[in-house]
Amino acid sequence: MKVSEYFIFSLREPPRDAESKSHILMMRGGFIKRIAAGIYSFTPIGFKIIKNIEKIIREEMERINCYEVQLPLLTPAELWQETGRWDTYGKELFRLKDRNERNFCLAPTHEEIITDLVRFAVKSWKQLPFSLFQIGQKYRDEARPRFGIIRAKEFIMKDAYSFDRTEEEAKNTYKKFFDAYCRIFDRLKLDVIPVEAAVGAIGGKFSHEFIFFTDYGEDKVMICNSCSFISKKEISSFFLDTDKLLNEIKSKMETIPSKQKVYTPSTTTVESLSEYLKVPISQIIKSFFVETQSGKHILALIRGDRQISEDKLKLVIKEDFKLADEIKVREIFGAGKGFIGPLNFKGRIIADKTILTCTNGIVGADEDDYHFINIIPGRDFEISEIHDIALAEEGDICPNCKKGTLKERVGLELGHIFYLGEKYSSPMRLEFTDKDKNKRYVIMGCYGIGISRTASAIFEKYGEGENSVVLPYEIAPFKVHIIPINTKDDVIFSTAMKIYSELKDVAIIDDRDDTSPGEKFADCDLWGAPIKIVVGKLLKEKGKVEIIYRHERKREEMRPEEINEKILPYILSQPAPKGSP
RNA sequence: CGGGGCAUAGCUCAGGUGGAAGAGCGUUGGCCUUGGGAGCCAAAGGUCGCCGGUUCAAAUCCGGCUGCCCCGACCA
Repeated sequence: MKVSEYFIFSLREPPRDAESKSHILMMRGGFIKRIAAGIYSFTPIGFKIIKNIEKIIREEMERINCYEVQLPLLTPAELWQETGRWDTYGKELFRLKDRNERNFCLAPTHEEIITDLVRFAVKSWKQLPFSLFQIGQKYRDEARPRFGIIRAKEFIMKDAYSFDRTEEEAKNTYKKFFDAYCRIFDRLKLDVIPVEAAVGAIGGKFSHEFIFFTDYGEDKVMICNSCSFISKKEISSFFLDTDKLLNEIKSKMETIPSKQKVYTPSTTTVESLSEYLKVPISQIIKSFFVETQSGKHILALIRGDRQISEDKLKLVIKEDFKLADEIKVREIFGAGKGFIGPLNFKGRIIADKTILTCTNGIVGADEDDYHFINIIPGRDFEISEIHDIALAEEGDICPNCKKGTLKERVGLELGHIFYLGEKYSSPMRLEFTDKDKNKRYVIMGCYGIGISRTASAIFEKYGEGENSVVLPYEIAPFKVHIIPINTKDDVIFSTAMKIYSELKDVAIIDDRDDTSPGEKFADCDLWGAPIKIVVGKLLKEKGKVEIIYRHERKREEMRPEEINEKILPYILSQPAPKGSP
């Protein structure tokens, strides 16, 4: 490509509305252009990056016999009502009506659409298993789009869906995708780690997120500093020796004086209570009263300095829930939030194991402005259910090796795979007849990669400050960037053009004759080619040109006629870029 | 959805006690120059986000709105 004939540009200064490294670099290099919050256009070089990522993904999907389809973005409400997601997906779903007032939405994901396609055709066990994928836009009305295309309202995604006959078969398929994902991120030259994750709105039985660690991430992960344990923060467990704690409690039953009601006016938060009573927050037992989707009431107890993980609590309760409102709390406990406790509650109590350290605890007295002190769990109230529902914190003991401590890191979720089971095939009646003439639901899985987000991740990793990025060979829009220093010098320019004609398929040449060398170098840094060829004074002095391998920070002098035989094989060998974050 | 910030030329930003709209870069034409966004001359380029109010007079003061960015909540 010749710069003079191409649509390509750069920004001299970082744009006002960009802050993260990838966003700044993608804007400055002219890869993307914002059109509204979370909505971007891709320029020719920006789109080349997307297509290069897609190429890798397509090859790896084909390798596991996953076939490409194209599903509509505009989808009728009826399909979403079949699974209930029309109501449960909430504000994130972009809803619209056609001229006949019929409801539609822009698809945020495609489980319903693909299930609709497959159920139309699949009837027999002989047609299974198989899997399908597509690459295309997704729409989510994000409350807060962020960091350029890292979190956008419209984004590009690869989503795949698998259809199996048995759980065992489906688990094998899941493993195949898991391995394919590892290969994909490997080829993308990104350090991405599979992490066990909560299933969220997609649902299903289990899932893995593929996390890329970076400063501008939005996902929190807990990692052990001594073993290989790693987990999403919201579902991460941590080690507490409950047996030991229970024994300690027994030994204190006699020594701690009996419970005593104390006046604690207006102490509706653990902080204010701890200050008023001059005791550590960790001595307080917090009570959360929740109402489940099916209308059950459950009291969850946790130590004052800890937070409940809603995802972990959900795993215990096995259904959705919300915090009960003030009216309900008053109806059941006769006191407001902040003054309720487990002493008189007759329903199900789920205690987090952290409260076992509260051997001289404090709980609400079920009476406004009063708490009880000298509370021992198991003595003053029954603890029939001890679970792990607390959010893990940095410094907690690793639940796996029980030796290391957990550290928190932020990352970006680039991929997410789900074992769905019958979550969609059952409500949408995707059935097949097995060998024994029994009707069965197809076992499904789904597998996503955020392609535009992955592009951002590459800029986060390979960006160097605000002025330069060196892209991996398989990703870069151009592998070689040729700079003739002086286009008006016939020898220099014709030599540069000759080199360009030999490398045409992988190269861009900056043939602009009105542009200073400094500007060409600056643009070269921003446009990301891993190899830079400079044709200038060295040609006059020694008859040579300069090759700069930007990843390796290596410089070589070469006669122009050597280039073809040396550079192309070098590019084809796709050397692994140096450095890791 | 809560909190904070910003909005003036294509871009990055000054200005502001109310009284003729500014710079740098970019663009166009001319010259000069060719190893890190170089220099000189000339020119074009604006509804100072929108609506309303105060005033003889508003980019500037007041009220409302919108958009964008950041923190948080939310979120495959």
